Formats: sequence, C-alpha cells, structure tokens
Amino acid sequence: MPELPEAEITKRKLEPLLKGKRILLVRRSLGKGGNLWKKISGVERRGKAILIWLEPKLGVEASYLLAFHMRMSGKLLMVNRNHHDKYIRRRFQLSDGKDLAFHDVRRFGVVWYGKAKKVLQDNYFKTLGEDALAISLEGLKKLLNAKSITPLIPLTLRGTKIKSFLLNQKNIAGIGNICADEILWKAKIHPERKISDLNDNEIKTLWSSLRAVLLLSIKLGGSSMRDWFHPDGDSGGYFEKRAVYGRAGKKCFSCKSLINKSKVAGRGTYFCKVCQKK
DNA sequence: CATTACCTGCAA
DNA sequence: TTGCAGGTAATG
Repeated sequence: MPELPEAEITKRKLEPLLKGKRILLVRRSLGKGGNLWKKISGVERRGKAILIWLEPKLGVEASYLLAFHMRMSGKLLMVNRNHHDKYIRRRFQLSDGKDLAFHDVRRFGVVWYGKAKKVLQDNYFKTLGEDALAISLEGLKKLLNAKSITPLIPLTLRGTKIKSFLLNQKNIAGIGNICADEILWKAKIHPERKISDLNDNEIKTLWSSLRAVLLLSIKLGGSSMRDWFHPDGDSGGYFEKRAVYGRAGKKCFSCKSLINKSKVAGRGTYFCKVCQKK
C-alpha cells in the first residue's frame, strides 16, 4: 500500500468496519491460530503505517497495538472467513464473521503486535518525522535549514538531495517514490537539487505542492498500479492522474518536452529536465 | 553518501 | 534471462 495516500485510504475505510468489533483469533492461513479476543478501539495512520488500537481490559492491563507497514506490496483486506489466497500472510478473525487479512506478495511488510508502549518503541516509530500532512511551511523551512546550515551536522548530510530528503521518513513521514517525483515536478524543482540551495520561494512552492499532491491522491483514492487496492476491493484513481512517475519518454504536461528517467537516492526517478532545472 | 539485501512476479 | 517494482535497514 506503499505511500501516505494509500495508508490514509486504508485507515479511513477500515476504521468504520473495525471499530467496536473484536479480534478473536490470529492465523497465518486458514486453520488453527492463537486467541486474541480483544476489542478494537480505533484505527490510526502514522506516516505509512497503520495502527489498530486494542482496548485495555478495565484497569487490568495496558492498551495493545496491532500495527502494519506494507513496505512494497502489502495491503489490508476484508475477506470472508473461508476465502483463501496464498499471499495472505496473516488473518485476523473478527467478531462479525469476516477476516481482516494482511496480503503481501513480496513479504517485505511488517506486522507488530504487543503492548502499545512496546510497539511504539520500535525504531521505525521512535524516529518517524512529523506527518507530511501536518507539517507547516515554517516547520518544513526549519527542517531544511537544520539539515543544510547547522555546522554540527556532518558535511555528507549537508549535501542532501531534495529527493533523498523527502523520502527519508525521519524528516517527514509519508512521502514515497511516486509522490516525491510528483511533488518535485509540480514544484518545478530538480530531484537532485541540494537542500541547502533552495530559496524561500522554492520551499514555499515545495510545501504547497507537497500538500496538493497528497491531498489530490487521497481524494482520488490513492494509486492502484499493481499490488494495491482498497480493503473493500475498490481501486484508486491517482495513478491515471500522475504527471511524471512511470512516464519516461512521454510528453511533459507543462512544456511538452519528453520526461526523463534516472536514478536518485537509489530509486527510479522521473522528471522533466526543462521544467525542473538543476 | 552509495550499494546491497530482503522476496516474488512480471515485462522486456 | 535480466532488470525492475509503491520501502527500509544494514553495510561500506
């Protein structure tokens, strides 16, 4: 389910289906499993992760958390109890007769379960930056300046390329490879620009582009390209609307020159070298 | 910083 | 058969 918009859609669709229900049993596949018998109190998104809060027994114990990170190919689905699929890695039998299924072809996904305090001590959550939809323009400026100007930060960090900065979840939580390229195209910033080179006006444009891309993607239901669709089986419409990602050799919607593909921060990177000057 | 590893399927 | 895929952590 990859990026923030897909996680947000998942959160929005799951919450009304799960809240108040109980998770009775956890299984790897069809067959026997372990009892859980805990009531779901809420569903939350943190960056790209989905957190399912489990109610504490009255004053007896702490809240528990069931949390997921989809990495490259994971998704959460609501399926019938007898529905089988070889890529369902875990299934959670609910009190309403359905199963919540964690489907993950490539097995990179992560599932956490335990006392909330313990789960949130995981390095992923401990180091997660401010959410991409919550960060203010001032907050973004501060982050970029802190990383680019502070002499205490090693030289290697000061040379950070803007795309690497955006992809690093410790800076801002939720932006992934598709959104990063779309945001930078919209802001007319080359993915390899050094963050220390960005002026105030560019940072302002970056911030508004970031919000615009994420909010539009959420509005359209996220990107369904191969592995991801909604918990109820719907597919998102953002992939059809993207401007650069996966469009190498096609015309830039702004200047009509051809979209380039390169590698930045170890990831396939799409940009328009005319609109996004280095 | 760049590269590799993790895993599986699919398109070139 | 090779290379690539929405992500992250480990390693050099």
